[in-house]
Amino acid sequence: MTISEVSKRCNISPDTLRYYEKAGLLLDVNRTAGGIRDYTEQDCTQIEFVKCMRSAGLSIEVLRKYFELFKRGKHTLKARRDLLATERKALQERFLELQGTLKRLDYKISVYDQAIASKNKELKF
Amino acid sequence: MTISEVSKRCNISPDTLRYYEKAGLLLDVNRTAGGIRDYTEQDCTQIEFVKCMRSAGLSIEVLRKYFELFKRGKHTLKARRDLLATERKALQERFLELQGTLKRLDYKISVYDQAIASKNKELKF
DNA sequence: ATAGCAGTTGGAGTTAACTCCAAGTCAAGC
DNA sequence: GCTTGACTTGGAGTTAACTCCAACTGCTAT
Repeated sequence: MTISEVSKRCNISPDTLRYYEKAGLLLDVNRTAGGIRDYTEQDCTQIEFVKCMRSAGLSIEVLRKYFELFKRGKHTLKARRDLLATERKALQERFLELQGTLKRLDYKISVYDQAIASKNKELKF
Repeated sequence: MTISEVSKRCNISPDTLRYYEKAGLLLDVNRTAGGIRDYTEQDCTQIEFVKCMRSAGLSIEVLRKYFELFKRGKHTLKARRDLLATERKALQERFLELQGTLKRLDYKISVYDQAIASKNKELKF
């Protein structure tokens, strides 16, 4: 698969794909004789993983560390597990905070609806 | 309340508080005769709101628009309500995505635990 | 009245994560 | 063999959201 095919399929720009690779977020992408990237299914799975983690808020740096550990071989299994567990915990906290914020917004919107129903009575903010 | 008091109380740096004010995220903060900011309880409530929304991912720009509408008076009640509803919807989507990512991480961590238990069998990535 | 500290400003600097660009290479079709 | 279009690289530019800085002002305590 060429970079533009992966780009379309994963909805990530070619520039970003190259950027991720350079940053160490992809494990050795194959090249054709001419030096052109030739992505495998496995690469795509990994790219999807990176995309998912990035959009959940994991930093490039954390993902770089994860793949760096990966390259060091299986004696880093525990370290990788722990890295993921740490990120999971942070994510869980943001998740709960988000839940609270959603409730807060729901409440605020309901207050707005009441204010609008009551002849456009102004609110504090 | 002085800026440093609010800073401690809300755990936001004085620089950020001034930055927010300049960006239009705070409705007219009072000043002493000498030109020093004198925050009210109400200001703090608003700052807390901004902090909460910011950490949920609402942009400075969106919050600026919200407070700009506010300053225009009560004929913007509906517009403000709709702005909040739009952001709420986006938040909800991120919330659900995060939920999926949490599950994915849980699964991945469990796969790691199995791999470690099975004599450190290496994984795909 | 002077030292010292907290506050003020405008503007410059920083960071993360892209995003764009110029100059060059390569494979395919005419 | 030449054009065309997708690919390559290193490096510069961009954006959002702070964060820092220098120069200045103004209370407060000695």
